Amino acid sequence: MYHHPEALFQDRMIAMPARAGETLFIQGDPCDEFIEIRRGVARAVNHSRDGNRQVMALFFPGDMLGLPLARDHRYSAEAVNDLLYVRHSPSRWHTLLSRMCREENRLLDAVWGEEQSFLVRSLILGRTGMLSRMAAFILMTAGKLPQSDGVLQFALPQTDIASYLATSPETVCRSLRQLREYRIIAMPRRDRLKILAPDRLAIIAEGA
Amino acid sequence: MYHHPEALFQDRMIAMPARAGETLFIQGDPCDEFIEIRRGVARAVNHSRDGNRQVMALFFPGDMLGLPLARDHRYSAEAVNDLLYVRHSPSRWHTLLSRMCREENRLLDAVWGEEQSFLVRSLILGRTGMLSRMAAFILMTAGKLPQSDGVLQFALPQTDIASYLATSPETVCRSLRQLREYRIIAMPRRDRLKILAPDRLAIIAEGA
DNA sequence: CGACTATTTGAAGGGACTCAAGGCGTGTGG
DNA sequence: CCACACGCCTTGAGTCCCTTCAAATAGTCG
Repeated sequence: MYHHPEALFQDRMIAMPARAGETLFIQGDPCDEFIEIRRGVARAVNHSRDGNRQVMALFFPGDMLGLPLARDHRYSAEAVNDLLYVRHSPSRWHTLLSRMCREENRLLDAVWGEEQSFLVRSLILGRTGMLSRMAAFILMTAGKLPQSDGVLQFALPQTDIASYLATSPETVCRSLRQLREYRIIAMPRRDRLKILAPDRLAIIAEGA
Repeated sequence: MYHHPEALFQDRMIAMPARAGETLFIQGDPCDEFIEIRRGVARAVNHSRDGNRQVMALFFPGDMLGLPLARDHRYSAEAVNDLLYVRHSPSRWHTLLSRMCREENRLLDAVWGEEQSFLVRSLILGRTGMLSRMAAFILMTAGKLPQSDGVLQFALPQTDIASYLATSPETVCRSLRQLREYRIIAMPRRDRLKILAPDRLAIIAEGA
């Protein structure tokens, strides 16, 4: 099982704030630094040459993104909502590299964590039926978003969810409504979500 | 730009053969070894607990898969058609790790290459319209599959393409037929594909 | 040659997209 | 404090694309 790589960094760096929509780094820029999310949600946005824009992945507290696997960033990173993050310098990357010669799996955990964020979307998009995708999406976020009393802080704009699920905002809205009518989830507020029937949600995610 | 990491291995290991459909490693098994494709195509298959089966990625000559980023393999690897491959041992992985302390980007290239194979699917599935996805798929394979006189050796079962594109085999067949009728591609044989109008294919892939 | 699998084609049905309009929420400025 | 503007969410109607089921054909391997 994958563990969040927070333990990679013994020293506590000062977290920086970012407002919703703010850009953390831009696709095509050299990988000078990578980012660790402390609070809030960030999105990886891919811009094709033809102007196509896709939300490729979402990153939650504890996640790291922009790891210098290649020379340039393959996507832009933007804040989905207000967030706190740490900007790690390349010198820290080299520290990790040299440490990995002794404890090899630390860095690999971090790399794997980033890769996994992208794989999840591929798995979700592979499911047929938008309700199934939405259920899988909620189950994924449920393990990542902060919650109190079983109520998720679901502060994700539906436009972002739509781009992530490769659908339209209208369909996202209708899918959520359907899950509410089925009494599988409840949304006391726009940015609050409570899973009422996890078992039925899982069944729908599996395509039934 | 990403370079195929063949140069990672100075010594030439003896390539092993595998028949179409053969399993190279199984999801859940420990990452004892990883694989380099020399000839043919391999697929990464993810089996969900509910029996859902998805082709997550395709790997072509020069690609490596099953890198021990995590402890266990996250997908099964199977031969799409008859192929030649090299099974690398964990000791080779450790050699790469120690070498990376001096030349860091060699290993990262390999890791990035595997990750990119998965990202491509996510990008393709994010497009709307099956014709657009199919066009993007052909353009992707065109840079990976061997060709002679501009004719691709397109020896991919349509069932695999269907699973990769998250659609049905019938739709795959119909999409290919449509591209043939448009004179954008030609298929002199079932397993041969020639791109007649790359520009129009790119336009369709971009969603027009 | 025969069994089996993969591909092709047709028809019917439903789900998702698009376009359009209205409601809700937030933040800003008077 | 209120009014307004703006963006986001919600809902409806129509259309088209894709899926599903079914059947026929082509290809492959013994």
